[in-house]
Amino acid sequence: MGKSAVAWSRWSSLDLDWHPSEAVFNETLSGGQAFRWRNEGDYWEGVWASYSVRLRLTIKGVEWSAPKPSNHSRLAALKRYLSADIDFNEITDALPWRSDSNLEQALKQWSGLRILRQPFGETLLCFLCSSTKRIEQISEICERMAVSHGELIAGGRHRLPTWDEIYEAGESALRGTGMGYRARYIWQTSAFLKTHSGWLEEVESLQYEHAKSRLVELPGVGEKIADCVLLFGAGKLEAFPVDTWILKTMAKLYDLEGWKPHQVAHFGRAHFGRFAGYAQQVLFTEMRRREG
DNA sequence: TGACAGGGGGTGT
DNA sequence: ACACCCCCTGTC
Repeated sequence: MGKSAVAWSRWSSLDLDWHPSEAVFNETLSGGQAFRWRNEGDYWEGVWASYSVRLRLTIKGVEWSAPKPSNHSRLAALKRYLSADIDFNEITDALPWRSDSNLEQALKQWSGLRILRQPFGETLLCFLCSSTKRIEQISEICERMAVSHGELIAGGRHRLPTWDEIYEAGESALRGTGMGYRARYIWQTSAFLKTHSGWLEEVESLQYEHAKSRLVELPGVGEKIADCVLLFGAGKLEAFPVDTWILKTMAKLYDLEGWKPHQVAHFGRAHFGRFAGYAQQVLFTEMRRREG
């Protein structure tokens, strides 16, 4: 049965105070927080957990559609995914933009950008695939992993495999999805999780510093990936992921030439405070817009 | 057009 | 510092 056979609900507006520009809307869905959104012309189609949803931006605001039969819990899940409980205007205001013109300009440019709240376990899985990869490549790996090892869900797409399914697939099958050396880390992580029931749930519930120190114990998870997982998959807005791009950007903007990633991360959290991750995301996005 | 070297949004040794 | 696996890029 093809995708065309699936019926989708009519478009309805989201019960969410979000009025992004097109650039901000696109950036939120495909700017490197999540890897399973596809642009289908006038709408985006995304998958997380066992949900498939379409979103589009109209003059009236953001609208959504889901495979029939739709139900209320899907909307609740979508709102959680979009961090509906977080007021990003409030967060913006709490950042030190009054004394930081770089930040002020980036915040103005990307006003309305949201930090997603994705399922913790699959955020970990996606970011384990991310080292030395570009966004498009990470998306392709995740898609192949879903098609090969994750179930078909309503709407015609596949969800990502669960950690149990990763374990059952085995390392060599994972390599078949083009993830290369990352397959070993991912399989080893699945084996760890198999023998540590409840580990993910516990780590997600911990405070930032504690959660991070636990995450970096996993094979293939260093500081950067741990911070991404906590920022985009656990709502820890103080997490400040430092990759080579943000390292260059921070060096340039804040005169931190020669600083190590760990030092820049420390600087970021000290300078931007408890919502450092949001500052990181807008600065990163603004830098990327300028560079190309 | 094809072959080939170089290197990537990171981590582990 | 360097390998790791894959794949994309620039270059000849």
